[in-house]
Amino acid sequence: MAADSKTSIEKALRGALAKVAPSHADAVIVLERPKQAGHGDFSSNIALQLAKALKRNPRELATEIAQAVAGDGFEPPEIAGPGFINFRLRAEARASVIQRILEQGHAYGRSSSGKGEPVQVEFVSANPTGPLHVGHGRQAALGDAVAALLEAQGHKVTREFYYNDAGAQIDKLAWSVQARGKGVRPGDTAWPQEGYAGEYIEDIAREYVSQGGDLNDIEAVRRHAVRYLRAEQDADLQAFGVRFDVYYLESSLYADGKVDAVVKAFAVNGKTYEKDGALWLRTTDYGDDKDRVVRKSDGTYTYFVPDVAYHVTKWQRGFKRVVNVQGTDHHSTVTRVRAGLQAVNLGIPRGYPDYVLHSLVKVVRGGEEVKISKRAGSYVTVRDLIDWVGRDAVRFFLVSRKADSEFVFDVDLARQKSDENPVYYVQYAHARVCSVFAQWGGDVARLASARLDLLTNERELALVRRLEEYPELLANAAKDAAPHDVAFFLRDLAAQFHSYYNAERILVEDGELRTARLALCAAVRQTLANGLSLIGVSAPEKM
RNA sequence: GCGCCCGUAGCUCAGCGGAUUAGAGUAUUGGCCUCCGAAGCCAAGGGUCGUGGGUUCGAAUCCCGCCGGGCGCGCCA
Repeated sequence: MAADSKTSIEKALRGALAKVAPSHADAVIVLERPKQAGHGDFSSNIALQLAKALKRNPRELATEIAQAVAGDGFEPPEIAGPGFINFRLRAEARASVIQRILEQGHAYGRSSSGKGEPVQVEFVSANPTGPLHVGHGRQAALGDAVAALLEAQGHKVTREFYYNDAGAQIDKLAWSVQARGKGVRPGDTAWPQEGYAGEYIEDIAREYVSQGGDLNDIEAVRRHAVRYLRAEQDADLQAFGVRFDVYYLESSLYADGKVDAVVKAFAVNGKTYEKDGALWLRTTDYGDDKDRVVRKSDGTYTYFVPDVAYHVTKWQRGFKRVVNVQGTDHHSTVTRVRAGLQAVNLGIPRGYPDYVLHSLVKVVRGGEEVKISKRAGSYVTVRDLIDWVGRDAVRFFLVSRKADSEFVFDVDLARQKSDENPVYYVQYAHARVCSVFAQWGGDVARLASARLDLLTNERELALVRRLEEYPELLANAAKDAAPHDVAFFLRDLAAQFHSYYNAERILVEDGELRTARLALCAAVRQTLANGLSLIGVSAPEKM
């Protein structure tokens, strides 16, 4: 019964439309969830949409449609405002979601609509030249959550980390370590140009020397430094609860000839020309505001060529959908990479790949911006944040704003174990339900057969309504690559639960009503746990 | 100068493939602990949705101008 009340209403509405307005029987029906409880569980503005085309008064049209609607599980629809048709579910149809949640458990809210199609999410992709900074942290939190959302929709997701292990930045790193090992300090005349000045450089040099490394062997210094920093980044990511399936090395693109192949494809397709001793690509043919250099006059390629080659491999590896998570400071590469992918002429779609661009993170502590850390020098690291406020708070906070808004990370707020701190508020709701069950001591599995029709008060029905929204919310969040939707949902669900908990004496009453209420609590707990796991935050039983 | 993004309650932010009275948290104020976790709950006040036009029966939402902020505009990555 009412396995999905939304589709059954949609169907009923479609049927009514066929009778009342056969010429528009295939119109797009959008069922909204009204913000106001007084407007029912679902609302359609179809009459308003069609009124113009049919040259009818929208309210009259709405009335006719409403009268033609036939179906069960909901009350006869009401007309409101300029011509909205509002639907109200019958109590038993609403509460049936609880049963579904308890039966499906961890699977509640998940869907198989992705049909196992492979999707790749590339994120972090930090070069091994220093510890991960807070921007990488935002990418890690966002990217992992986007990946989890896509998995929840039935996609086969590959989490990928791409890094440059061979370019000019790595040279600078090696020179910096070498110099530091020889006692040169940043600012000395012998210090390399644009060298890395953080304290970690000294750590690397010290470890290298203590292991008997030769500071004059710059290749060995480079290998050691890269290995050291990769290990450190991995440790940070692990502490953050993020794992990658593939680490892709830029150097392998050169080794495999993929970079040369891209340049050749550009030329074969007539998209290049020589000027000032360099080779240029006509990216302006694909919407870029100027053409870009492919091969510099010194014979080496610009970074953008391996970037294109890398994305070609994504396509060739079978990823029809790719989401790249990057900072907005790299947004100019979006047009360029897409242009390059068109220029190789392999049938890659124009908008490939998708991007989630996030604004920068500002860390505030004690009312002042924190700009430096001892270890990294000029920036705050992911490790700093985890040490200060804990993994759960970092992940929840970094995911709780839409990606393109600037984020002020308030360390003091994230540390607070109080109502002001959203992550604790949500986790606390979960712990509270666990506590109720611990005191009750009964068998949660048996709650699935509770008499859910006994749940009739306003708070209960509102809570049930919220729970029912969850699958749809996840589908939209996955489509939009917008994990902040999940964070907001959890905040709202927690708030409603706290309100309910405070108002009803769940264990005090006895009998079937108590069982039904416990079933509701169990469904809330399950949904909270499901949502938190998607954004990489734990759901504690005690706090 | 050009391109992209942002400007919603004192503060931090949702909403922006138009639609019923613009939402949350926090802060402020006033209530609620003999009673399943007060790390909580209830209530009140607080917004001409940066600004000026336009499209529409209807605009925070779409279009144009302006103001303010961020980022990017290399034969750097």
